[in-house]
Amino acid sequence: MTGHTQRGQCAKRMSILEAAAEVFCNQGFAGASIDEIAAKACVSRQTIYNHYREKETLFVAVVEDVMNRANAMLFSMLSTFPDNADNLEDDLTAFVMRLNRNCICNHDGKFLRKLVQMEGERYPHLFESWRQHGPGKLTTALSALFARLAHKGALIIDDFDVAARQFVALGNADLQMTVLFGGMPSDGELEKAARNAVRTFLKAYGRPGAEQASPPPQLATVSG
Amino acid sequence: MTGHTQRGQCAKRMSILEAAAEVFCNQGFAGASIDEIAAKACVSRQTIYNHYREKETLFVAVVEDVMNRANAMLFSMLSTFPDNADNLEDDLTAFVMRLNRNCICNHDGKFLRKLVQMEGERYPHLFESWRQHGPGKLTTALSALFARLAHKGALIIDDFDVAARQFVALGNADLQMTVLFGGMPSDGELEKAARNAVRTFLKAYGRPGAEQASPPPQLATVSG
DNA sequence: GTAAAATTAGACGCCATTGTCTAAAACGTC
DNA sequence: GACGTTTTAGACAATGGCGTCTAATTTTAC
Repeated sequence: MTGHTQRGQCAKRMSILEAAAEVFCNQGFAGASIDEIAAKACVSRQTIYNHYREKETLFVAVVEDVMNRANAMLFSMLSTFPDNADNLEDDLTAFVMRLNRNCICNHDGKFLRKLVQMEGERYPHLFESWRQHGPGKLTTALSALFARLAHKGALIIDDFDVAARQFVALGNADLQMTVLFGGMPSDGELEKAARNAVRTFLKAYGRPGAEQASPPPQLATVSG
Repeated sequence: MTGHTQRGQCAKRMSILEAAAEVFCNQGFAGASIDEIAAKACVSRQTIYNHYREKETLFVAVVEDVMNRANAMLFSMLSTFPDNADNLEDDLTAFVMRLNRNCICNHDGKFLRKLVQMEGERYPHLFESWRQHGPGKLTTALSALFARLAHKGALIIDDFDVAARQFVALGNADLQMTVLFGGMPSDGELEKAARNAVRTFLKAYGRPGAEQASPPPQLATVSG
């Protein structure tokens, strides 16, 4: 606790948090066993109780940790918006692909949605925090982006917030089942889903006569 | 067990199933206590073990029961499709409203989604069954509907399955948070969400020049 | 009214888990 | 190499839930 030992503790702490996240996510709070977490973390049970007073403390620490990572990821995501409207369809498609890959379908994203749904009633602030920092920030940023693009004349939108929510919904339309239960979709699935979403979005909100009949360029390698 | 007594058992069974559904949904399988279920059902614990061999048996019975109700509701829902394209926007809006009210935001719908996400890994057939009988049947029926409407020239769609998934996604776009955690949205919210969804859907897939500029008619009373 | 079936309350054994405690071992630092 | 800290393995009591059993009571069928 003197500061010198924090690096040593850090490895254990992260190991515990990682294992606990997995067990909590699979078994829920009630079903998760401290012994199982300790075993998965290759750590003695006492060490867990040493770092976190009780099961509840560990749980909120896990949620906080995952939420911090997810927030950072979303933040870095939102700083890569397309700003010029030259290749709007391709840019939006690439954005949807990365959003789905790095925020929706990834480990942390699924963990948070599952946890929020499982334990949201028991921890209301967990739900609120997730909603504000996750979907809230995303739709706010998208709304601002669409306002800029509409101002430039690249999109025709009456309600930016509605358009933002619909954009997100369309982006997930083809992945609902994969997101709910499966693992990470393949690159092909991700691209197809993004293309379908953006195409429909632009048919609804794009400037008429701006449809791009260009052949689909190489997008499959966009990963980060 | 002789058949004569089934009516008497029926009341207890339903009471148990109802209480168990609530407790399982709130606490998850591991966190649910038989005693709590018995208390909520105003039934002795032994009666539960009399009807259902063990906790697991009760759980699958609960899921089966809710799923049967939800399937029946969806089936009755799918038999009320708009068939003529005269008032397509209003008809689709009314359909989305009823779908959201009776299948998505209602008690059974939220129960199933929550249970599937909580216990889907432990009971893979639960997830599969829900997927096929719920979202699967819905998108299949919508796809067929859109094919008919496209054949009539009322819609212009290249991929009916994609359009069906997008239609469902748009229908939920404004309700994601409510659906995930809150209760039943108000009539106003339901109508606004449905209007937004159908308007965007028709902007993307509607016959050009068929936009209805008519003032919104009375739809708020459509309930069942 | 009577007999059979169902329900109840409560006690019980069993097991898993939580959280504490202790003594030994490993680790890092000087 | 010595010392303080951290970690470990295991024992431990306490708790709570599951599933069983029994004896009494209620409901149902005829």
